[in-house]
Amino acid sequence: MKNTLVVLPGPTGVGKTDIAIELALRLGCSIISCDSRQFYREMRIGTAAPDDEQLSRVKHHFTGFLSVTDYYSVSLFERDVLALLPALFAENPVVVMTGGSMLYMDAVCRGMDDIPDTDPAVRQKYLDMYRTDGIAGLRLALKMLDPGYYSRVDLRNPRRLMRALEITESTGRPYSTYLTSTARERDFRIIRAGLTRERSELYRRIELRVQDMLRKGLEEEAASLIAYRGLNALNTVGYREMFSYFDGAITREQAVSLIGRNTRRYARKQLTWWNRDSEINWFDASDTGTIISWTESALKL
RNA sequence: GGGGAGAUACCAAAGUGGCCAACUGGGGCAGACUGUAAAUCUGUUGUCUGAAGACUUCGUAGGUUCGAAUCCUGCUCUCCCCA
Repeated sequence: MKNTLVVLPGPTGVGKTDIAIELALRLGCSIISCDSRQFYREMRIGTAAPDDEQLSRVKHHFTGFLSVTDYYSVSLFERDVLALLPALFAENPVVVMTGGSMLYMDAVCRGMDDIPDTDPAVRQKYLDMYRTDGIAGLRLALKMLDPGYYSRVDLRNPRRLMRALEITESTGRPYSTYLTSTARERDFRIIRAGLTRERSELYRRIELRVQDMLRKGLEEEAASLIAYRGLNALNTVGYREMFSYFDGAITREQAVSLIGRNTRRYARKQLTWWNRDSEINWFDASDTGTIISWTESALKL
């Protein structure tokens, strides 16, 4: 059998963790977590990371391997996963990857273009420009530095503008010239089983999960991380809202309802992203049996 | 039984004679996205339509007016206070 990565994309709360574990046990393989927030060991409750019992059943990679203070990125993830896979395939020709981080998943499956690292000072420079001159300032700068990207980027999205500017200035080459929009060839097969549920059911599960997180101590976890709130890792649903509550800006009740709302929005955004991926075969996450049998037959092909 | 307040689109809620198919928020639906991505940003949401536009809406039945979600009357319902 050719080495195969079984990818299970799915919106937050759909039940990926359980299904991935069941599938991995069946296949006797380990799991690569593709969740950019479960990377951090300090953020277990709010990210619904697999618990110790689940971790003891199947070997998971890329969960809790970073501290919130560590720098990490999509391309590092791509690099690290590709570096790990040969060892995993040596044990078993199948590896399961699941998670909700769309871009990270695409990075592993299709690759990112090679773009040099940027100078943090340059990033700061454009952040300052945005603060002082607003979006108009960024647009003006980008129009001069990278007209090609300017003509097709979403000019209302400051993040995209700042990113392009920092690359262009740091490397001395227009950001758009790095973008090839061609997928990388992988030396393993990839099969994709998307996990979804009826929207109302998904939302119900999200609500229950928020309650569950609170029971498990989300508030305490967030409180313990408040010193790091400025870090990107903490710009995350569940933590942001708790920080607002600690600030006294909103009530605890409001924070809880905002966590629910923002989680639903995130789930929808995930589905939008994967919607355009025609290679995903979708399954109802409540039907684990079908998912397993489909995967097993796909592996035999 | 008496007095008062109110009934607006999926929900909440603004509007109180023409600028209203109706602010805003939620929810829904849809979209963008190449190292901050659980981030960041966008569109749409009465019906028909590609669009222009047409048509039907603001509890309900009438009325006033060139014109009504907005004014008047009856009715129905909801809430509050007094009994």
